[in-house]
Amino acid sequence: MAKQLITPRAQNFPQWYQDIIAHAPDLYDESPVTGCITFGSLATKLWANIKQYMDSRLRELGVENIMLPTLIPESFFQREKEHVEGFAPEVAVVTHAGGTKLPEPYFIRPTSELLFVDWYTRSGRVQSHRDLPLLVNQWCSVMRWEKRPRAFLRTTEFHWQEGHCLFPTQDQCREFTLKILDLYADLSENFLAIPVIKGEKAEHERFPGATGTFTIEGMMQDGKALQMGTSHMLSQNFLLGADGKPMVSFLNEKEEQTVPYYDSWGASTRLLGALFMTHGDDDGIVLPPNVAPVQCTILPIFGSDAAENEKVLKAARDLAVSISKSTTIYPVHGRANGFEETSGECTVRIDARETRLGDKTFHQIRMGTPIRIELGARDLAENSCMIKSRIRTRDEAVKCSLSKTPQAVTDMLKKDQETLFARALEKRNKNIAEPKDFAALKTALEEGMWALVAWDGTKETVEKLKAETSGGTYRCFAFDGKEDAKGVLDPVSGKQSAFAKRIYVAKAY
RNA sequence: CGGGGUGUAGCUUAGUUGGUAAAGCGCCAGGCUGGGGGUCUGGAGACCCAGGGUUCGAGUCCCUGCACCCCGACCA
Repeated sequence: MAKQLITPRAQNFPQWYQDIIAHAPDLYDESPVTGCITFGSLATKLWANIKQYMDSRLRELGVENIMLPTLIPESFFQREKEHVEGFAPEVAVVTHAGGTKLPEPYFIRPTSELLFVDWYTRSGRVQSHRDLPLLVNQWCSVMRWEKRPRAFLRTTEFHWQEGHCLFPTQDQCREFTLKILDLYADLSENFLAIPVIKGEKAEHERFPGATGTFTIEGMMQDGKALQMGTSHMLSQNFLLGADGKPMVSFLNEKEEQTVPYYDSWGASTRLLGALFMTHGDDDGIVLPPNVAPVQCTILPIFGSDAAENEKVLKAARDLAVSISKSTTIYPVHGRANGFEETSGECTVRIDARETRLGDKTFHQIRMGTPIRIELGARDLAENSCMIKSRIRTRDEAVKCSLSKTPQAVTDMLKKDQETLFARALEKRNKNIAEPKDFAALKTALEEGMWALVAWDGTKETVEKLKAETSGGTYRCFAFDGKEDAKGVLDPVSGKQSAFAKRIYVAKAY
C-alpha cells in the first residue's frame, strides 16, 4: 500500500507546498504554456468565493465593475516612462493577427492603467466635479512574463481584480486608497483567516508610476513574507501626457480645468497560494470554513446489505438538507461520479461513491474540507453520526445525535475559522524580532523571522541587507501610528534612521 | 538571464557490458471487505522528448535542438 506521501514542512518547505497543491483533488494542473496553470474546479470555486466577498464589499463602497480589452496598443506605453520601464521586460506582445503583421503591435496587458486612462476621456465619464469620484474596478486576467513562476504564487497569467478610481482632491484619493487597504486586510483576516501587516512600501519598492504604494503582507509558515494585495496612490502621474498636458481633466466648482487624482489597487489569485501556505499541514491543504467551497462532507458507510445502504444514503441526504437548510440536492461530477451537493447556508457534499470509507476520508483530507461526517447503519440505529474536523485530531471526533448535528456543525465551523486565524496570528506575532544590531538581525532572518528595524533610507543599505542576509528585503513601514524610529540607529548601517517609523524586514516570495 | 538537474505508461520510477521495455500507484472487470489510502484474481495502457549520427541492431553511445524542474537576480 505505497501511499503518495507529502514531504513534511520541516524537511523541505517548497517541496511541501508543491506536494500539497499537487495532491489536492481538482485544484490545478500544469498547462502547455510556460508558467501558466489550469485552475481546477476547486481553485475556481475558491477564487469565485473571494470574488463574491470582495465584490459585495466594493458595492458597499460604490465601486462599479467594467471590463476593458486584454490588449493595449504599443503607443500607449510611450506615455508613462517609469511605468514602461517597470513593465517592459515582462510584457508579451502580439505582432500578428488575421494572417498578417499588425501595423502597430498590441501588448497583452500586464496591468491596465493605460487603458483606464484612455477610457476616462473616451467615455466622457470625467467632465465635471459631479462625475467624481469615479469608482470602477475590473475582474480579469493579466500577463507578466516573470522569470520564475510558482503555481498560484507567481504564474505568468494570473487572475485578479484591479480597481481604478479618480478623485477631485489628493486627500480623498489617499483616503480611498487606504480604505481599500482596509478592505484587503478584512478579506484576508476575516475570510481567509490570514493575519496581515498593513503598511507602506519604501520608495524603491513602489509600483512603477506610483507616488505611494500600500501593502498587506502575510507571513507564511516558513517565515517568508508574501505581498497579498496592494493599493497605489498614483496622484496625477498617469493623467498627464508625455508633453505634460492633462489627458484627463474636469471642470471644478470654480469653473477651472482640474486634473483629478488617481489610485489603483489589486489583489490576485496569489491569495490562493497564501491560503495554502498559511493553513496547510503535512496531510495537505486546509481550507478555512468561510472560503471553503464545501463546508462539510457526509461520508456514508456502505456494507454488503443493499437495503441497509439505501437507508444510509437516504439518511445522509436528509442530514445534508437539514445542515445546509436547503432542499435542493444535485449531482456533482468531479473526479468520479457519485458526489451530491446541496447549497444553502453552508454547502454540504455527500460522497456516495461505493468506495471504502478510508478512500473517502483521505480524499476529503487532501481537499482540505473543514468537516467530515461519518454515517453508517450502526450510527443510524442509534440515530447518531460521527463529526470530525480537518484541523482537529482523531481523538476529538464527536459522536452526535442526528437532530443536534446541524447546530454542532455550525458551531464547529465557526470555532475552526477562529482557531485557524488565532493559530496563524500567534505564530506570526512570535516571529517578529526587534534586533538591536546587525548580527541579531541576521540571526532573526536565518531563523525565519521578520524584524522591525530603523532604516537609514539609503540604497546602499538595501543592497547590503540583501547581500549579507541572503535575500532580506524591506517589506513596509509599520502602519501602527507609532513614531518610534526617531533617533534610532539603523542596525545594518549603524547610521541614524531617516524616517519616523520603523520598517519590517523579511525574506519574501 | 546566470548556476545545477531531469526527460521511459495518467503519476513515481527501474532498465546491467547496446539485442526493439519493467515495477509500484492509479485505471477497468470480478471476489472477500464498516470508521485515516484493506486485500485477492484477471485485464487495458509506452512510436522510451524531437531531429540527426555511429551500428547488423540504440531507451542505452555521440552531436544538435526543445521542454520542464530546482537554486539565484525580477515581480501581485
